[in-house]
Amino acid sequence: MCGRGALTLSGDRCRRIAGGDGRKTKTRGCERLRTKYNLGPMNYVPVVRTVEESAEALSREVCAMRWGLVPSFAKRAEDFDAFKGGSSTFNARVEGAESSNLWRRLLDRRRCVVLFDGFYEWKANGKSKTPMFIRNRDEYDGHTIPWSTKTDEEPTKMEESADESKIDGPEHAPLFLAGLYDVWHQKDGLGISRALVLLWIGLRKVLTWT
DNA sequence: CCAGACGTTGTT
DNA sequence: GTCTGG
DNA sequence: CCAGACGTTGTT
DNA sequence: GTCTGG
Repeated sequence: MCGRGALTLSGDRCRRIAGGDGRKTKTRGCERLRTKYNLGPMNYVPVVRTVEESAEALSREVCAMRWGLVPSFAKRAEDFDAFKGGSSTFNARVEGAESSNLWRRLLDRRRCVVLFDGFYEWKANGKSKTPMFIRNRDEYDGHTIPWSTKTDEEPTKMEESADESKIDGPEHAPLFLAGLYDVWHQKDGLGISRALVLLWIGLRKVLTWT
């Protein structure tokens, strides 16, 4: 599926979209986000995830992660870089995720929501291909990712800042894409990098995951 | 037992 | 980390 | 997944 | 055309 995206969202705007309580939702590394209309694997993308402060205290975080998952057990990052002969890990099929050694271990506690303005699908026209941009049709109405996992709960809105949130970003609503992430520690022990994969699944289920 | 994989898209 | 194949 | 490069000489 | 980099 998606191998290209568009991103204009700033870290601050992502934080408002992520919702929660402004005091609880932090950003991390969002200065690495760049406006791009042709965003691909290896670029930084905004990820909304839940952080366990303690057993009882959960907080929400918007974190810039690189697109393309490197599992924590990887010996070399290249082994999970499809463009260097490794496994292709910037997309995942949801149908088989539960029976995959690679994905299964991430399904419970490494879920996230990835924010994109939209993504491209390539339509074949005989010998050439034409990019079709896919995004939400509607304008952004201040909808935020809810805290509750209950599906029957009404979507929450940011009553006070709905107007403000339209100021510094695109008018249309962002896409909420389901993702899995992991944290990979380099063998030399110095660096830590995070990476994610997009997991293709319906929006309704994405929201229940948050 | 150890070694090696662990994935995706799109197609004649 | 965890499973499969040899 | 697409975009972009694709090279040489001669050197503190 | 083919490979690398993002």
